[in-house]
Amino acid sequence: MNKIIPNIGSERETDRLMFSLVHAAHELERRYEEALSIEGLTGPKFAALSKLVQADRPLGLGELADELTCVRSNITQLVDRLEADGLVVRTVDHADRRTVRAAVTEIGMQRQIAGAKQVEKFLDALSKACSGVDLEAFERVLSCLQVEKGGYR
Amino acid sequence: MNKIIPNIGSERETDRLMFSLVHAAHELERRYEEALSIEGLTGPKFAALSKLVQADRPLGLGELADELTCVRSNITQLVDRLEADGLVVRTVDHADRRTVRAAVTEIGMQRQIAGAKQVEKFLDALSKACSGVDLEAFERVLSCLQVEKGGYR
DNA sequence: CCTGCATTATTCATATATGAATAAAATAAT
DNA sequence: ATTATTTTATTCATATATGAATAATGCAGG
Repeated sequence: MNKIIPNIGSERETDRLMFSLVHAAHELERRYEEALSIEGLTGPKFAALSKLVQADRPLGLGELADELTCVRSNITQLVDRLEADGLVVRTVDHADRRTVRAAVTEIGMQRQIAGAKQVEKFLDALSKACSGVDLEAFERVLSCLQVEKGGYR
Repeated sequence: MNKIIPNIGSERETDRLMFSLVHAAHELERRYEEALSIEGLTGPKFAALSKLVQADRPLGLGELADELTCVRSNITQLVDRLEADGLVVRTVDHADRRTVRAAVTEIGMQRQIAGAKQVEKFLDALSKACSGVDLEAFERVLSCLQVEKGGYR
């Protein structure tokens, strides 16, 4: 997604709310990526590894694209990079010779665990900072923005 | 920024809060870009145009990079595309022959106005949906996340 | 069995982002 | 004044994202 959203000198409180929300999200994403970079991972790489580890079987690239809600060509490239890193290998599907599956390697598995630890640490810190926050109020704000709630799988 | 953030099957409320916040921000950005696309603009293109119109003078590419908080090479490319669209032109600075300035064209000015109208419309709709929302509570959530408040200029 | 349609992944073109290396020009230091 | 440093933009390599076009395979209907 694009980083650049200018503040169009708006006056309304709700406009500032939107800018603040987007800004906060970018800041969180930045820290999340920062945490993963300790283990030489990026957000997309970790996401793909995590899906593969969770699935506990080689996933077809189409499946992976669906899981990560992005287009297939994106996954082709991501798996190229993961393969170059030695974290996954492409395997053929003998039942359907069109499908290519991504299988996580031993190193990939270890790397996913290491990444998850960093994410855990990051979330722990966030959790501590947020103890006692009014989550109900936050949910109300999100629902006002008409963004689907719980859109994450 | 990267779109892919997997939900690591976390249980804590605060983790879900973070995922929801990031998800909400992406959704807002998506709609913002959608609004701009009506006028053939993208977020970054509109942001650059807006800065140039606000400044009311040709800006050096370095200045523009600072304003949009991104690296210079990014602006080089963005101005390439804006120039290809006929929305800005590069001008030389006779005082300092290193600096290249981006000057918004007549078409660029009109396009910025058209884009701003779409953004306005988008924000209006959002504002209506948010009438009566507890902004105080929202600010408290953001401060818990230890994200700088009002970080937008 | 072929033929046409659907599905799979890849390639290509493009947009956005970063950062390192480079080139050109201005400025500071000796 | 010449040298060294800083500042400017660009180029290059890379990562991430999209979508259109392509190629290979599978499948359904005749």
